[in-house]
Amino acid sequence: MENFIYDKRIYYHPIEFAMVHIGGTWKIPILLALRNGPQRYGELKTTISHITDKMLVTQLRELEKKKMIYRSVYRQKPPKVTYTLTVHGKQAFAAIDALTMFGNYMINITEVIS
Amino acid sequence: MENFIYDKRIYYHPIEFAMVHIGGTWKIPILLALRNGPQRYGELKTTISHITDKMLVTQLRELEKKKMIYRSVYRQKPPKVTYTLTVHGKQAFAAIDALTMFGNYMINITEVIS
DNA sequence: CAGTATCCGTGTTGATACTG
DNA sequence: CAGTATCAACACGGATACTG
Repeated sequence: MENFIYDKRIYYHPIEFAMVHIGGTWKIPILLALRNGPQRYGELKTTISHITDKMLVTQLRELEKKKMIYRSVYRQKPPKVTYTLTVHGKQAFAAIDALTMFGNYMINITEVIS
Repeated sequence: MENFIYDKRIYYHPIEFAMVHIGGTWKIPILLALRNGPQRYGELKTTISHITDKMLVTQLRELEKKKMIYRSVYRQKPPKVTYTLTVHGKQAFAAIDALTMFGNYMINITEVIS
């Protein structure tokens, strides 16, 4: 392996491919919000307090396209939509947890204002 | 904790802080290149074949500033400079390895051209 | 409630050329 | 050998307003 192409882009390391799925500012917060079970769109907005609609929708669509989450629509009034982790999405947590631990380590050895 | 300030920026999750240290296109490849011991500038350029001088220097300086690596200058002609992982840099590998495993998992379940 | 639609700033990366 | 310097492109994210 090592060097492959996906969706017209070249990747040099598996990590680059991992980052396509959980990288960016919002994907990990969204996955973490869904960790304890499905959430509605509005609940996600509350949980991730500082996200805008545009960013939330964009990232949800990307996560869905990459099969990290799935979207369930309940045809009722008012509408209800929930988002749930797939098995692939759950696979990300080992990496997410390791990143969290490393982040905490760096916070502890750094001058940080809380 | 949860929500803190560093260098005039606000962070909402430890992972954001982790990504400041190992995020971007080049920091992880550099750290991996140094995993088996110090490397000279030129060796790094060979190991990470597709990196430009500008990117290599920029990322090396940032990693140095964040105490992930250190720079040793040998005053001789022609000049020799080596880069070595610090203890903090080595701490990143748990997360890097977890990311690699997740990346490989996603590659395996995805249509990828090798 | 759960989104769309636009417009725009700005940071990150890249290409290329040059140097103590 | 180990870098600097400049200029440019482009993706990412943010602000704001609107809607089935």
